[in-house]
Amino acid sequence: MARCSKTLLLILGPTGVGKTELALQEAERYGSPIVSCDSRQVFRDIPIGTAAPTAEELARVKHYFVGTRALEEDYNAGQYERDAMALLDELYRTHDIVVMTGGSMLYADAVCKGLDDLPAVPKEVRASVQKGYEEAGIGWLQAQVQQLDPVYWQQVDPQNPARLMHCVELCLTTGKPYSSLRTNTVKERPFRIVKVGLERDRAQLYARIDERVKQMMRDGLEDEVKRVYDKRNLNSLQTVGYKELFAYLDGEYDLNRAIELIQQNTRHYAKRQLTWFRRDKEIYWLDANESYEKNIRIIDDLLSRDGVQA
RNA sequence: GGUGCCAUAGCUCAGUUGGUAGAGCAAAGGACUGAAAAUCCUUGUGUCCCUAGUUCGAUUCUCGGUGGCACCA
Repeated sequence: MARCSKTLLLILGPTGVGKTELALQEAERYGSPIVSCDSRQVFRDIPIGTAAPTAEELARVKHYFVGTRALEEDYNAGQYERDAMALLDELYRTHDIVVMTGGSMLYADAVCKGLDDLPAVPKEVRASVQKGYEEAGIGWLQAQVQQLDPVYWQQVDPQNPARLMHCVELCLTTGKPYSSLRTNTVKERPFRIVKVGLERDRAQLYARIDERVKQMMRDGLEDEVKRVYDKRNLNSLQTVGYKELFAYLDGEYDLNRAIELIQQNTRHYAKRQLTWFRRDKEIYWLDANESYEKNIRIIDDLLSRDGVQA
């Protein structure tokens, strides 16, 4: 296979492993900006709870997709794919290597493999499906999917309302079965992708997560949450760290309990990320306890290879 | 010091009229192509505190010990 001159260095890993610092070092090394791949850090006004890059980090390297969207905006993986592909096209005019990092698994896949082209769901359609589910329960959703898309009904997890709703929304929007819109193809990308994953011992990862949550509290997470309290129903705020503190502010439990829940839910999130990444055989795993020098040398090696994977 | 109660899964506890045990939470594993930090599924063997006794058989009953709690001195 011919060598492709343009490369995307994608740094993955569960929340709290230490992706940020490695990405900064790589970006500085290659004179690349950092393209964030994070469904929550894209939003403005919630930097503490989403562990967004700090002012100093942002000053070190130019970042994209960090704090660029208002909380009210409906953002999703499909939009991210379009935004990221347009940006990369632009960046590759002046760079050979671009560093991308973040923990949003579906967003990373959207860039690496592409999502199917689906139309936007009109607000009214979403509202009516939502209403049907709330009033008639999951049985109603199941019946809708069985009727509108028997093929998808055979594949979908029938207990998962999010999946069922998505299917119903698209069937109603397009007049076609959702399954007919799913092509199951991987899009060709005009650049080579090198995926690197950072991993560390589970107990150590969890200890770091617990500590990071405490640090967020010291950094003023509670105030940050209070400032967006009125917007609590927005999708952008259905996020670990916010939903627990909203509940605390509502008097559902005390602050210590809220902190424990944030730590626990962050651990659960990290575990889901690990499950997802484990399935991706293209990821080359690095030990986060190794020195940056050593890991950077390994990455250099991966980057210098021809497009064919090891 | 005396009396009573308790000791079972990582935690909180239930239970076995004597046939080696099960819930919640925690935890682990998994699914997932537009809400993805979302959403959903699966998974419970542990010297039933230790010793001795009764018994075909003890985690369960009895004696003693250890630890905890409560009350009385």
